[in-house]
Amino acid sequence: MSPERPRTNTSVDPVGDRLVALADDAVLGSTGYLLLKAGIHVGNEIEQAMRELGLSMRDLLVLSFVACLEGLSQQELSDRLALDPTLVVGLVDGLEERDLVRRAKDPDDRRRNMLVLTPAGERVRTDAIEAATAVQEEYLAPLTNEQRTVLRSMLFDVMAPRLPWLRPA
Amino acid sequence: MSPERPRTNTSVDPVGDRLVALADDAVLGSTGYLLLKAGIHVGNEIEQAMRELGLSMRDLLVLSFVACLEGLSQQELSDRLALDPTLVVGLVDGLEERDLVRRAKDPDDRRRNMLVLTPAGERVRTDAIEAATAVQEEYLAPLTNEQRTVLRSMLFDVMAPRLPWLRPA
DNA sequence: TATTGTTATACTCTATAACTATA
DNA sequence: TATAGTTATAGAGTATAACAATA
Repeated sequence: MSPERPRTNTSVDPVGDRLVALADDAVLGSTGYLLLKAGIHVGNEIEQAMRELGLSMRDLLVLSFVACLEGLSQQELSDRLALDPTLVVGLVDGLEERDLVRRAKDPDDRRRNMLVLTPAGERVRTDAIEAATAVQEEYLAPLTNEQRTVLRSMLFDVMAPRLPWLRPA
Repeated sequence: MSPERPRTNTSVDPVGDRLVALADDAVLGSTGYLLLKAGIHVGNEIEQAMRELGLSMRDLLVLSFVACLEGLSQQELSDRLALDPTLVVGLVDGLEERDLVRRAKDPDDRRRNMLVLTPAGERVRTDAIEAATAVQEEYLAPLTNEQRTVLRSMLFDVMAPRLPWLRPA
């Protein structure tokens, strides 16, 4: 198979053997481990794509939640991001400095900051969605459209009991 | 649908509406984001299961790679774990102190540490595999066996071009 | 008295640089 | 001269504690 690899004194193919061995390992070849690695990889690639837009992946998630949930507070955002509230402060700070998000005091409870997208924020979000979608297109290229639908559906089924951050307010 | 939820003055179902809105978002409802979150979740659960055995998930990965790859060096292990070599030092230190892994000087290149499992390491690995497998069983419970096979296969296809750490030595 | 948001600080995790020993 | 492993240190990222404003 591999012409440049010299034959050893063993009768089996060490390359093929070891590959099979690793992929068949109860841990390294498990669905859970593959899921973990896939998540890390796709996350890294989205992160990189966002960096080219001057954003982080977290920035994109903030823009997404703020766009989808009217009157979202930082507290609720921290729940949905599964991120410490003190980290949300910095995230919103950065987006507000770039005029992508605005903090508006909730008139019904003046402790809360109601987060809203600015027009510039809407535009950046559109670009970011396009970039993130392109990354995923390429990432899932080995699958047919039908397979991607099946994959997404299965992930939904698996995650359904663990999706509180996607639940309504 | 939800009997305990009182009707509001809007004609639409706000709960269902906002859930659909989030799940339909191009980012928050995307396969990539679900993949990311699924990976994080399953990783956290495996980490917790390992903690009950006095291990980390990384410890399990080290045990797995050492068990599968004869004469594995720390350098190669760091590649396969996608972890800095200086971090591998600490990982192997910890496992060696607990007598689960042994460093043996490679006679052909005395700079290299050949890593091998001790009998105790084999036993602990067996227990850890059992625990990690149980976590995944429960995690994938919403899927049929057939669906799990399909999921694993699709993840393999997607990850195939990005699986150097599962390749032979 | 409790909660939202904020700041300052401490802690954890990781990477960088420099060293030893082998090659 | 280059590489495997190690150590010490600096840096990034995160969480904890304490505070002000509001309920």
